[in-house]
Amino acid sequence: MNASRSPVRQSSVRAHNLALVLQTVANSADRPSRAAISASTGLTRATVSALVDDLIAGHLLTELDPAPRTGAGRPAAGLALTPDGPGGLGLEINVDYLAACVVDLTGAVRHRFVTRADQRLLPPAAALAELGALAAQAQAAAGADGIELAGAALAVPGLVAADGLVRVAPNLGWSDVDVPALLNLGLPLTVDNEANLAALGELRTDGGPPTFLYVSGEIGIGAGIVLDGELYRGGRGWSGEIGHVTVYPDGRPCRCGANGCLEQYAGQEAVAADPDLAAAALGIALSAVVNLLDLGVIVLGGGYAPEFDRLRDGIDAELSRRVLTAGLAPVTLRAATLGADAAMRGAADVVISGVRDDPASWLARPQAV
Amino acid sequence: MNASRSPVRQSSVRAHNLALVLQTVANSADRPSRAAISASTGLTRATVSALVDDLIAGHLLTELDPAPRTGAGRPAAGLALTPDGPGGLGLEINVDYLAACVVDLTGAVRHRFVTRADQRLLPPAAALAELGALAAQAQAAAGADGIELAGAALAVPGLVAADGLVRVAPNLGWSDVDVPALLNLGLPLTVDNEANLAALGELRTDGGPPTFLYVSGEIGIGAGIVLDGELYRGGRGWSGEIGHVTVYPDGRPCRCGANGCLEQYAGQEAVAADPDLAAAALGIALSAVVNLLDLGVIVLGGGYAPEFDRLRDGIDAELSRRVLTAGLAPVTLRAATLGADAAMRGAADVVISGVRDDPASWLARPQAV
DNA sequence: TGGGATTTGTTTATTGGTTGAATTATTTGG
DNA sequence: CCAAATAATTCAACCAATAAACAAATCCCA
Repeated sequence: MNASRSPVRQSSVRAHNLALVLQTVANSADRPSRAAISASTGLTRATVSALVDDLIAGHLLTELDPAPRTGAGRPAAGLALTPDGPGGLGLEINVDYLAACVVDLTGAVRHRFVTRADQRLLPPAAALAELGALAAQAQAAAGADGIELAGAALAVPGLVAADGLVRVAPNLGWSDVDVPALLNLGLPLTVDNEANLAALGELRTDGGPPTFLYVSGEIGIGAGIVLDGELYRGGRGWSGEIGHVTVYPDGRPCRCGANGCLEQYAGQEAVAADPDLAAAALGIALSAVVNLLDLGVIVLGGGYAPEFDRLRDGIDAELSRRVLTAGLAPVTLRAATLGADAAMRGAADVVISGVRDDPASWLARPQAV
Repeated sequence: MNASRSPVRQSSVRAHNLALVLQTVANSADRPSRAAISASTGLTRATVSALVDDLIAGHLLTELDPAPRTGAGRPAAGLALTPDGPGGLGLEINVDYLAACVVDLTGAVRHRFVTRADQRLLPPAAALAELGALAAQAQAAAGADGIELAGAALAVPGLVAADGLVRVAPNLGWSDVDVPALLNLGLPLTVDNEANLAALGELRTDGGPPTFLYVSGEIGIGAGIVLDGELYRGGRGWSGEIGHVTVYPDGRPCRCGANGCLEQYAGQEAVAADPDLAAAALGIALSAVVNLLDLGVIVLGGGYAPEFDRLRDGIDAELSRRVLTAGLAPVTLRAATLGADAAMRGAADVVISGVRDDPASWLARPQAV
């Protein structure tokens, strides 16, 4: 049961069940009727009706004319997420580009803006001002579509503390940048690591497995760990630093000060120079992850995705040799499906997930106007 | 909010709040009054009173005469967990001993039985029959104390599937042993890995940190990963196999078929032969864990605990060199406090945690007699 | 063409559980 | 000995889900 620390009142019951209904619709391939929701959740039809009424009134669900027909009986009214309800603003800042996108409640990307420019040449405040301008464009486009943005999330290639402070972003040359103070969009802003958000982006696609490791190979190597459908951020939010897992204890010196870090053998340059070496090193590090966390699926993203075919066999060889349970259950290796947009998409998804996981708070929000 | 998949009805509210009250008492250093519980949980005094009445009627809480006095006003009635309510039966089978213990709801060990004998010489059924006899002794002792056992949990040094099937226990020479079929105690039985349960045992002591790694160094090396107060078992329940994390890719061959596994450099024999080598290897593997999971605390248990002073510096040296965030936040290394009983204690704790986390189910149990 | 069968969705009385305010109980302090 | 203070209980009100009856809309078959 895992009782959390907070008391439950009747209104929490309603909040929970609102979320349950909304998510049932979201996870449904077709357009479920109230009766279908009732059957799949275990709530009464009467209760579902009442909850659906609230969700429709709050512009989270819409009724669609006729759902696909079946046998006899009164025809059902199909329910679906509204495309013109709340939306999420996804932002990304990386070494050579800035990006912003607007995703609606259904998960569709409605607008997408990218600016290519080397961010390493700018001080953080200037880079964030650029990003703010891009975000303003996106906000205007969302407004024109009748989408009310529920919040924004920003993907950063670095270590981020819980309050949005970027402690280090080596490839941007940032340290201790207080992003929320420098980037005021008039929206709640979440800041998180790029690999973490990309992992969440992957999670949302194709209803992938709820437990996997997403590995992003850019200049540095980061990983997002998704356990049971939830991102694991670690005690201080700094999990997933697979790039500095030791592969060869006395190997090449790394810019972090240690020797033999994965990054030195499977970073972007290393992959280009010697894919076999990179695959072996990745295989060794990933074996450690699987031995520790018992993950059944590993998703290669970022710069690894286009190189997937060249890396696959080399990684698999090490996995099958070094993973203790390889004989009992296989480890599936696959390429990311979202490409370069993964982190930005994941960022926007975080925002809309917030609404989908807690519609009651959204419905009770202090209304503008 | 993380809405789970199940609907919430009013009775769930009560179940949740019962658990909340019980845990508030359990986590309280002193003996809280109803009013104190009301203040710390946010529930009304009226509600707390009603919940406490149920818990007292169900023999989970008792009223103690006078709580420590303060200023004016009607004196409070102190509440505490009952020592004669439900209890947990903790069991352990290991290479050279069998053990059983009875722990009451307050967490106190009420009875403890150990039999020393080499279990590798026996077929699994015979070993489990021995254990059953020990368990029967413990059950009798519990009954004499008026403790009704809520269940049993068994710690095994091997990989355990969700249904209690022991897939492999190399040091016992077991494979595919269906423990629940061979060990019928007339109680619900949980089977889990020894390191996992030992980690839970450590968690319960001294209100330790809710996120840490417990490393158990016996003949093999296992680890229990506790994240936010919950044991992380992995997708299939096989997490924590740190013994087969690669430390030296081309190093000593391991019985698992790979080369350079940690077990070959930091197993019991290796520690005895060369503590410095063991510490370095442990440090390398633990650095990988911290880089991946961002854990702030590592607890060394099992055979490592007595060697802690000899190992500490060597491990720390590698950690500070190889953990990326070592400069931002320290990693604390400490020895386990529970000694050889950790796994058995953890097993019993699992049972009583079950009651503390969901008292409503316990109160609604089909009553004997 | 029309009436049952069938399924969807809504209405209504009931129930379970928390809340808030008033009430009772028991102490300290002046 | 009475007022102030704190603890715990009682009781009417409220909120949300339930169960069961009812209304709506279609299919199917005679």
